[in-house]
Amino acid sequence: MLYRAPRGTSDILPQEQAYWRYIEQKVAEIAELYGYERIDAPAFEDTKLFARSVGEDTDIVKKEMYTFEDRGGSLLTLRPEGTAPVCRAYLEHGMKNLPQPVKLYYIASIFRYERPQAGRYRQHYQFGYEAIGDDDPALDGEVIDMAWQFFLSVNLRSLSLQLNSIGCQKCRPNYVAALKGYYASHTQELCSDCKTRLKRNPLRLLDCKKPSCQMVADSAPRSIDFLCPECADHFSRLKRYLQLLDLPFVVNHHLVRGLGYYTRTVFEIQPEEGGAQSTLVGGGRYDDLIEELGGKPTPALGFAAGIERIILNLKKQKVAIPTLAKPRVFIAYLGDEAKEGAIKLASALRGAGIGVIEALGDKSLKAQLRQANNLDVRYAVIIGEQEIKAGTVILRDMTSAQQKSVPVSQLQGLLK
RNA sequence: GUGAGUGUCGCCUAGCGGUCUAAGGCGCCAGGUUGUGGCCCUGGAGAACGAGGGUUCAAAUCCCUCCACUCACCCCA
Repeated sequence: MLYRAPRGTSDILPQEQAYWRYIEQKVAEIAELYGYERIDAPAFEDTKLFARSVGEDTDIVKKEMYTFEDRGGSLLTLRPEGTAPVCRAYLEHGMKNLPQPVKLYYIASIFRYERPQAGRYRQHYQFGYEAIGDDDPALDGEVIDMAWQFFLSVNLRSLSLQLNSIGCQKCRPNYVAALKGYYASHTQELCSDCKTRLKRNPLRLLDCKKPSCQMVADSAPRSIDFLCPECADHFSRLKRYLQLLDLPFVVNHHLVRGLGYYTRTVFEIQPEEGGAQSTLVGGGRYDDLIEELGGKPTPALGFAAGIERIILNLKKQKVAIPTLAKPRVFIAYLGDEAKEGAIKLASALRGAGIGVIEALGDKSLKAQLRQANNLDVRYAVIIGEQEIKAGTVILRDMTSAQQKSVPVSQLQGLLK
C-alpha cells in the first residue's frame, strides 16, 4: 500500500456516519434549547493565540502543536483546542456590544501531535459550548447542565460528574504556595514525573496516577480551603444551583485540568468505569482569558467534549442509534431503449423525493437483481422491451418477492 | 519522547526454515441456457507474506533496522 492515513488520523467510513450525524444533531438540539449559536472558526490560527491562551508551559504548546510557517512567513498553528479561537472571534467581531453573555458552540477538528492510543488521536473532533461575558455561578450551572443533558439525550449512562474550584488570580497563589510547601516535605515519596511537576506545574501533582503519589495527594491541602471570600461564595452558590438541577456532581479535590487558562470552576465528565483516556468532557471558567487576549476583563466559561470518545462509549454501552436513510428503489433494465426509459424514470422519482439507484452497464437481469439485493433496497423496478411498449414497469417487492406489472403513471404512488 | 505487544488477499484466519511463484472462510464478480435476487452448486479476480537489509544451498517462517498498528506512561477530549 502506497499511502495510508497519517499516524493518529483515520477515515470516518460510511458505516460510522450514523454516529456522527446522531451526535451532531443532539449538539445542535441542546444548543437551541439553551440559546447557543454555532460558530465555525478557521482550522489554523496565529501561533501566538494558542501560546498565550493555553499557556506557554503546557505540553500542548511545548510539544504537541502542529505549527508551520506559510509562504508569506506567518507562523500558524492547527488548532489544538477550541476555546481560544472562539474568544479571538468574540474580540475580533466586537461581540462585547451584543447582549451578554454571548453564547456560542462549535464542532471542530482538533490537532495535537501525541502518540495515539485508545481514545486519543492526532486529529480528532470536539464540540464545545462557550458562554462569554458573565460571572454568575448560575451560568456555570447552566453550562454544566448542558453537558449533563447532552449525555442524557444521547442515552449514555453510568457517567460521573466531577467538580472543583481552583480559585482566581488573588487566591490561587496562596494555594499553590501551600501545595508546594506540603510537597516539598514529601519529595522522597514522589515519582520522577512528580518531581518535575513540583517545579513546573504544582497543581498537576494532584492527579498523578501512581498509587504512591496518590497517597501523598490524598493528604495534600485542598484548593477549596484557600478560596478567597468571592470565590468561595461563587463555588457554594454553584453547588446550590447544581443541587436545584438534580445534577449528581461529586467534588473532586484533585481535579485541576491541564489548560492554563482555567479559574474558579473546573469540571469533568467521565464514565464510571473509566479507562486510561476516558474523560468525555472537560471544562471550566476562564475569567482572565479574554483580557489576556487583549480585551477588557470579561468573565467566561465553557467546556469541550471529545466526539470519538463519546462514540466509543455509545458502542460500549450498545446504545441504539437511528440509521441513515438510503434509497429504497433500484431500477433494472434490459436493452438500450429500456435504459433510456430507466434514466428518465429515475430522474422523475428523485424529483418526487424518492431515492433511487440505477443499474449500470450491460448486465444480466440476474446480476442487476443481485446488486439490488446487496443494496438492501425495498423495491426493484424492472423495465424491458415489453414494458417500454406497454408503458408499464414491473414493480418487485424485494422482501416478499411479489411482483406485478404496473402502469408507469401509477408507480410513484405505489412507492410512497 | 518512553515501554510492551502485533504486522500474511477488502475482512478474519492457516502456514512457524525447503512440499508456498502461499491455503481456507467471509465478502466481491460471473455462471448454473431463453427477462429475475436472497439458499445451494461451479468458476473467477484478489496477497511476491508491512518496508529495507542480512544469515542460509534454501525465509512468510531466523537476525537487524525502519515503518505502521494496538495498549500503557507523559499529557489530554
